[in-house]
Amino acid sequence: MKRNSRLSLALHTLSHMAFDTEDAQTSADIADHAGTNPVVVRRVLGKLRSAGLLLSERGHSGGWRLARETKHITLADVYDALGESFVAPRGQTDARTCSVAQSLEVQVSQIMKDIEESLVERLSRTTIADIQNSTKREPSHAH
Amino acid sequence: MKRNSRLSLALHTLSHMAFDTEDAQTSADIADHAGTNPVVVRRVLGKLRSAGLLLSERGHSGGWRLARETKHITLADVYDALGESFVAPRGQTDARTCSVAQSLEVQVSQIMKDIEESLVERLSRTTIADIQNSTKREPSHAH
DNA sequence: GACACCCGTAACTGCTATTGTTACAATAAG
DNA sequence: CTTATTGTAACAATAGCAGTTACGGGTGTC
Repeated sequence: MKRNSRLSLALHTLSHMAFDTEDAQTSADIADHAGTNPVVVRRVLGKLRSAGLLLSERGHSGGWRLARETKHITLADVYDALGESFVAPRGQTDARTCSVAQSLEVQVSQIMKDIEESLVERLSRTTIADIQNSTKREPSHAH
Repeated sequence: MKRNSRLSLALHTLSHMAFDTEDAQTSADIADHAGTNPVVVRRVLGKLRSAGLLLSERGHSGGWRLARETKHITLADVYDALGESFVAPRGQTDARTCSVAQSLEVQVSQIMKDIEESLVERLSRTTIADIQNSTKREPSHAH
């Protein structure tokens, strides 16, 4: 795996978990299924749990399960849960250079915030359930 | 500077160059102004030049100037010029694990492509000129 | 109680992307 | 010829991230 794999892994896992909402799935199973490591899975899913999208249970026959139906989990929920920030740089904002630069800096970051907001709005329009349904609705998507 | 600074630097520079469209600006000036390095500037602006957004001249009294008006340069132009890909991972796509995983992988990446497309569409609606005007239109943006 | 199972986390490694920096050839103006 | 400036290559330093090992803390089964 490479870049942006957290979001990819999260979506992948959520979609897959919807196939079997009864049994809790272990991080080992999920990792095996997604071609990664159990710890990586726990790291990512832990954020989803903090955001209330998943539930986890420790101990024997523990594991992960959905906290609510996939049609009530939007991509924006996942995005927010992961704390990603695609367009706007996270942190910094140097306060040096000339005043023109500072003013521009403010304007540029404001624009980036706006763009990010639009992105989230777009993400909120797609649910995990939509991902599962996408092939059913459009069997041959490519060309 | 830290992450995603290329887009930030590009927008910053383009906006700033619009204030003085007559004189060519050197990468040293731009770098000084933006708080970075001339080579970094040339790397980023070079991509904008390849995309036809900027013109550069070598030699004495050379430098950089806008190839067209800022109101005809959209953020999508810049984004495309930089070859960035915020949501969709660039490259890879492992072909292992189970078939369910593969199918999901396809669906997830299709969704990400759609999201990216929406993002670009949104970016195409804002021009560099809009950035400059943003403070004039909304003097006190925050609170 | 002993044991097996599973999450939660810390710590460390290795890889990759990115920025910063130096150096130098190529080009253009005076 | 000298000076200014881009275009690149090469390299170092840094940061983020996936992968891995290790272990503590719960929780069910026997």
